[in-house]
Amino acid sequence: MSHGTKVPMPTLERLATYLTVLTDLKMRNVETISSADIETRTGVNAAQFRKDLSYFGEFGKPGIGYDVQELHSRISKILNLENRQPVLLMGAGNLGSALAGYQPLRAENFQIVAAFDNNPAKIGTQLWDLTIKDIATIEEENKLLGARMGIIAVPAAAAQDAADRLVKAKVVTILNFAPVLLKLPPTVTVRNVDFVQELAVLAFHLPDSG
Amino acid sequence: MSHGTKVPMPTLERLATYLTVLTDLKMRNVETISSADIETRTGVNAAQFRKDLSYFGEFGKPGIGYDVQELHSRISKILNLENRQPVLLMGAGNLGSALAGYQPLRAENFQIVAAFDNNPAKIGTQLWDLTIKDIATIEEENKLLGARMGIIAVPAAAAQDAADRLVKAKVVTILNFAPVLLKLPPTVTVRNVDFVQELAVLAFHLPDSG
DNA sequence: TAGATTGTTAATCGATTAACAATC
DNA sequence: TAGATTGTTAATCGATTAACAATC
Repeated sequence: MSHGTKVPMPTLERLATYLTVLTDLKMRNVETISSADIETRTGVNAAQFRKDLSYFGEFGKPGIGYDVQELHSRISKILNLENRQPVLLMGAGNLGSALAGYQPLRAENFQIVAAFDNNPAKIGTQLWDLTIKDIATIEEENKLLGARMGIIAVPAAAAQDAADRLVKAKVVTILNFAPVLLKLPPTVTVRNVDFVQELAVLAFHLPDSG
Repeated sequence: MSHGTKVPMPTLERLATYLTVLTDLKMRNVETISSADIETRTGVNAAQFRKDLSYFGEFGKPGIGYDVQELHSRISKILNLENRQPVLLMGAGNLGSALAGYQPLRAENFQIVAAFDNNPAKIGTQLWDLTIKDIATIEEENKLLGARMGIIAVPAAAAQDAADRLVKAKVVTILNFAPVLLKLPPTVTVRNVDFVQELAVLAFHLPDSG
């Protein structure tokens, strides 16, 4: 999918939010929604929603709104989520285990297809329906799996190595949970999730104690 | 802490990043850093870093840079992380368990002091060093604990109820992992972390398959 | 002093939103 | 047709960054 205008990052983030809402609406057999409905359900301004969609074409009918099925299908296509998207998991600790078992990923067509760890005590054991593999075998394993997405759920000290291995195995997008700035080729897209950062921002908003 | 000018949200998020880096530098006995060093370590533009700090006063010495200890201490104070910050955890499933065992929270002075669940099979059992409590007892429990921060790690369908209970228990900031728009009084600050959203944004960046 | 680096201003850049003609 | 709601423009708002005087 090639998009004429450059799409702002906040637009992409909201697109993913719309998709989740649409998945829910579809399941509940809602047929049509307006941008005002979207505002109620997501908190995103209705004009913002329409502007976001405008980067990708026309989606609605003036006076009517948007067809839920069609909008879901088109956003799904934009985000490359029409078909099952395989994902490699680096790290089979507490967080990795939680991610591997996280059901909502399935609902949006993500599937964690392999879990890697460097702890010999873990290699060969089961993580849900997966057998944990040696992190050293990732290149070989992904020749068969063909995953282009990876998740890093290893300790900070091991994150750069995990990232390098993912890239060697031909992964091009990485979701990184380690609080570390990964140094990678510009062809690789990285997003960081940092629990401590999130809590720290919240702590700032605490009223002065007492 | 009262701040004259309104602080932009991206500034707060970066402040948390600086703090993590400074914690690391402190541990490694680095005494001084420049804004250029910060750029190397965080990817944040040096001017951006200086601008971010300027919302809170003056921190460095022209020609020299910033004292690591002092900068850490001052950012720590700004973010209300000088003293241990107690946090309530809602949901003792896979994700809740991973969060309760997540070491980096400790390093920045966060402490999960109680875990709540509504599953009778879990109530009374151990989660690391905590005994899982009935979610219905949260108000009573937090009278003693006095936590003002909460984490929601329950399924989407239970998230609003969990949030309402946190607010009743006098929690004023919430980190929400459920992909749901929480409806709460404006006095409550919420941040959402959505794994599916993160992966969806990455999926958009996948080169067209083939 | 000379060199380095800050804090801040002002210019640039980008995102949000109100308003409205088009249209179902 | 009248009412509703889209897609898009233009205005507003806010964040980023280059530049530089101040100063250690």
